[in-house]
Amino acid sequence: MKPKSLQVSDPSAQETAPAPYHHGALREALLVAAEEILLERGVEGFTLRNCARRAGVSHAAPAHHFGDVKGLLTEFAAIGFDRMTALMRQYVVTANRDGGMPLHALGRAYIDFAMLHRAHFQLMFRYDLLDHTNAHLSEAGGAAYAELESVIEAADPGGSGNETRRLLVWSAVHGFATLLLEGKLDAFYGHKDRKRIAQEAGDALLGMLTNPSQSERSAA
Amino acid sequence: MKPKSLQVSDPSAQETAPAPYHHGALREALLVAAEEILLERGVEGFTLRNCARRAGVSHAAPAHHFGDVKGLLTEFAAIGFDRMTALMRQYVVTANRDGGMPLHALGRAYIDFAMLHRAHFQLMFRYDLLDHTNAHLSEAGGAAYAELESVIEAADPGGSGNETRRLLVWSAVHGFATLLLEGKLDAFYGHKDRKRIAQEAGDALLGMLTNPSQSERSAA
DNA sequence: TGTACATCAGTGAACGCGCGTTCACTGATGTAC
DNA sequence: TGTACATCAGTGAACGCGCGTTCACTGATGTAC
Repeated sequence: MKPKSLQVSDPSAQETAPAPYHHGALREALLVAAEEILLERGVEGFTLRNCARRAGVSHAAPAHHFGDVKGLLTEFAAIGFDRMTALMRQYVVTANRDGGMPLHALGRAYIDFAMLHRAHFQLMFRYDLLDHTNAHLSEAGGAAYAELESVIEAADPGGSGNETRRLLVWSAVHGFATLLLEGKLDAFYGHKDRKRIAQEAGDALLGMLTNPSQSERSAA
Repeated sequence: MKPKSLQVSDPSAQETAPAPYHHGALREALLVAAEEILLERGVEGFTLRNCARRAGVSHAAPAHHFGDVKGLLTEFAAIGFDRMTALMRQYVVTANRDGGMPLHALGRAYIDFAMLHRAHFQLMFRYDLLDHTNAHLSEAGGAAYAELESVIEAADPGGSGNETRRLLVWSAVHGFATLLLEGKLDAFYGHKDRKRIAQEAGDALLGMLTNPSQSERSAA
């Protein structure tokens, strides 16, 4: 509708401008595409070619950034650990400031992370799909565990049951998140959506976990 | 070395006898082959053609027994739930008879099952790979959960925290088994093999889980 | 500021592969009469 | 006991597909002088 002579300087013409030869942020675009695919089709459905296609790039391009499939998935999982650690620290800091219970906050962060970054979470614990010689992955995984360790230790410095308590807390929140994401809890909380289950059942779980004697053997 | 005339009646000649046209127990053979493949290459590496190959049969044969890949994996997972339920019942019965703690026995059965039938266990909780309209699968899954429910209920009939306790116990043993099988605990118990971790760390976990007040806040 | 050159990030064609599914078929088994 | 027929459980060829990887290449960018 506009005169042709003006179209040259029309800003909307930018949209149809030929894509530049270099993507500019292909690495990030591939990681975003990977998350979409993982959410839509699961890990079985993930392929490098599809990932490249989504990022609008030829199928050979990802090799320049990640080497191969395993390289891409490993980086994806490592970023997941980074984010999880960040979320745990954030929740724990807030709890400490506001007089909340740090261990409860830590567990809540673990569950929230699984819900927020489902694709990352599920990949992070698939041993066979990741390259465990990758430095970023092992550092990120170690940092996440160290956070759990420090919160338990802070609650009871030198406590003799701390190793077992660490294992119990980790197992419980990990099991809960896993069962929830695999739909195993839907049948028992059928009337609620998954976010509410995560919230309500998660809080009940964390309550019993962080303050066990209180809810022990109470009659109906 | 033996005279040719004798080879006809030589029992060892049976080994090279032409395979009968009908397998006889192909269904079971395919399930055994599936377990081997799942253990060796994981779910990503499982294909119907490979499974048929292992069972010594043409690649189109499995369709007569399972329809398609999902059908086979679903049956495989359902059998897993059957075995898990059987193991839980066995352990609980023994505990009741010998004055043991039924809840502890239940958790021990869950962990032992995961170690004994790793391929089944991991598949049983992969929502996307199974056909959830399958009757055997849903019945078997329901029976396993009912066993957990009945043990918790028997410990404290009508207890107000039973729903949460059920969730906590399930989450904890499930999380522990999952983390163990994915190698996440190896780093922290590096000097032991996985069976010992399952045994020792598992017992510590179950101890704290089934008798929480005892190990609460004990100083070093 | 300009030029030469190295490096980087992308393209697209080609390869060989194993997959799931379909199909007409065949051999074996079970059953009705 | 024999025969006819239906059903079942297997075969093997064929199909089209998308995959990962490799390769020589090209266009863009960064840097040394």
